[in-house]
Amino acid sequence: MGHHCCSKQKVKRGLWSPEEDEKLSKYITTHGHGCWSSVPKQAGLQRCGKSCRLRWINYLRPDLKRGSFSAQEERVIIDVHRILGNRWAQIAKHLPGRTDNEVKNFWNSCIKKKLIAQGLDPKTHNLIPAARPNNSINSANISQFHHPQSSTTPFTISSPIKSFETTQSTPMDMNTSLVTLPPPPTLPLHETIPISTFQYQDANVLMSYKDQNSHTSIDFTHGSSSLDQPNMSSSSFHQPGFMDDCMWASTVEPLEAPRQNEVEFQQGQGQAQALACKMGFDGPNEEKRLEMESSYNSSTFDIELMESALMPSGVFCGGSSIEQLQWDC
DNA sequence: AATCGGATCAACCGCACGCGG
DNA sequence: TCCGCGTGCGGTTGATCCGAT
Repeated sequence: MGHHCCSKQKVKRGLWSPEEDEKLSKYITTHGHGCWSSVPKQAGLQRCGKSCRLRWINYLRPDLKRGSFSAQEERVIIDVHRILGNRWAQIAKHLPGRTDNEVKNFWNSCIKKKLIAQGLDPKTHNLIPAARPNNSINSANISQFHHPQSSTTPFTISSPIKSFETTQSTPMDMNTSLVTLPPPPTLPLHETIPISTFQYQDANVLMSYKDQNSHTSIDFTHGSSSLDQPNMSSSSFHQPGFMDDCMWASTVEPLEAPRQNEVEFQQGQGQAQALACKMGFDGPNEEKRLEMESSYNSSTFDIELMESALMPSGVFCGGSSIEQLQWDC
């Protein structure tokens, strides 16, 4: 009994033979897949269209990367998973040549176990309380994104505050860009946590949000979840599309107040350029700036979503737009 | 050499979503 | 507005691999 999409046909199931692979491969490379449901017939295969699609995407596609995952790929998976949760297809987009299925299998067979071994909850990336090591840096302050399926916001707000001075004095001699946000807005989206300081530290990808009034801090510290190579500098934050995911991640969570400041950009690329510069993707990071510009060259985009990417969900400092950010490098 | 159990990976299943009629 | 279809996605399953005993 085949899948409903091809129930009229007699379909084969199970592993693909080399002959089937060749037929499918030959057909797709010469004709393209078009409508998948018609592929099996056109290609002379007794398979379900869905099965053909899967076989092509996961195995036959010429641009697939084979072999085991590199440490950097692993790092990216962890980073993006922390934000997106089990959005394997989205995560795979950050890994050229890898499929969602591959990423998912790698996560379930390998990364998940490593995280657990390190006392981290693979769902939330938070330290499992019982396993929380005493000497862990920021063990009380590390705030993590929760994956979208979790019941809370992507961040865990922690207290007491990790002081700005402490952050500054960490032995990370990196290019640090400090963004000072304007005072709490008149119409805060989230009344309880007005964010007044945002810090993004590039090389070690330390993002820290601090509210100087409420003594609440939010840290987004990539290094904190590192497994085998704690000081790796790779960061999915700089991957093309990453901010899209942040935006998505920030919007799937129910905000505690309706959004107030939908700002429509009429010149998306120009705005993206300005924003990219403000985020430090200029000068030595020219390439990143160009990437970002190309990512945001649509005619409009939602500035609040962009801001939410920096200050996700609920803890977002409403009202103050990116344009108002003042760089203090 | 045989067997067992865990790890890995390919494939399937069911659901959700978008789109067009 | 509803419905059917095609597609994409995440969860799950089952086959195979491989190391330990």
